[in-house]
Amino acid sequence: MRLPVRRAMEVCPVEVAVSAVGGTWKLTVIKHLLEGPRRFNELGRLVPLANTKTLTRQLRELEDDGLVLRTVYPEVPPRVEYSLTDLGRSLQPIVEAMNAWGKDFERTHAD
Amino acid sequence: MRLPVRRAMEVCPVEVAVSAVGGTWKLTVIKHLLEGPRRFNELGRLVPLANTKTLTRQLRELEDDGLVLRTVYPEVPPRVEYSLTDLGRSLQPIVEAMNAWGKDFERTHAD
DNA sequence: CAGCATCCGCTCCGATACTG
DNA sequence: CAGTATCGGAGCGGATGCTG
Repeated sequence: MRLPVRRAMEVCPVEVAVSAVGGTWKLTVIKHLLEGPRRFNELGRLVPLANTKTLTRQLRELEDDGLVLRTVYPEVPPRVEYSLTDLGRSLQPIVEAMNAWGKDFERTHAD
Repeated sequence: MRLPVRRAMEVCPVEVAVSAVGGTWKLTVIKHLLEGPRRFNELGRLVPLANTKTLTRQLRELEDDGLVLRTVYPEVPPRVEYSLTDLGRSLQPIVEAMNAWGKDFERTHAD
């Protein structure tokens, strides 16, 4: 995955968005960050199935794409906070649409 | 990838939606199917970067997930039409949100 | 605490060639 | 036309252990 944005543009705007938020856990992380800044292990607890390596990479990609801001506080023990940029916050409609669809799916396809 | 829906439910509704539409090209295919039924090669032309193998699998997964209906017409040459189910059509808000975001990204990050 | 390093299996994806 | 078969490579994702 992870189609370069430039190529995604040639295909469809939808794919541009997919290339930005398509990674595993990315949208869930963004959903939590919409509530406010979160620390690394805090996000790890909020997304229980993601291990540190995966979570780290997703966060780096989000950072590289300008959706997430990483702030390091030079303390001991170290503290790192992740927050959304304006561009990241602009994903809110997508997150809400997907959250609503997922909820509805759970309701209608309930066990 | 391709987290089972059951596990996705344990994490977040957002991940449920991701597990359904997270594959490459899937959302673009759905976007085109929102316009009406399309044949296999027709979709191939609409999503130029997808090869037949990948396109086939994505369509099969969408079919298995109940989002897409596959209709075979017993003719020569063969004709197969793909269309959206009600559940598939319910993805429209997601497609539109992502399409809008992608367009906006292209506009503000224009070359 | 917030990660990076390493190993490793697996899935995914692309290219090519072939079939009913 | 609408796929399937096969091969191959890349990258994701998990487990574990280590570091400033």
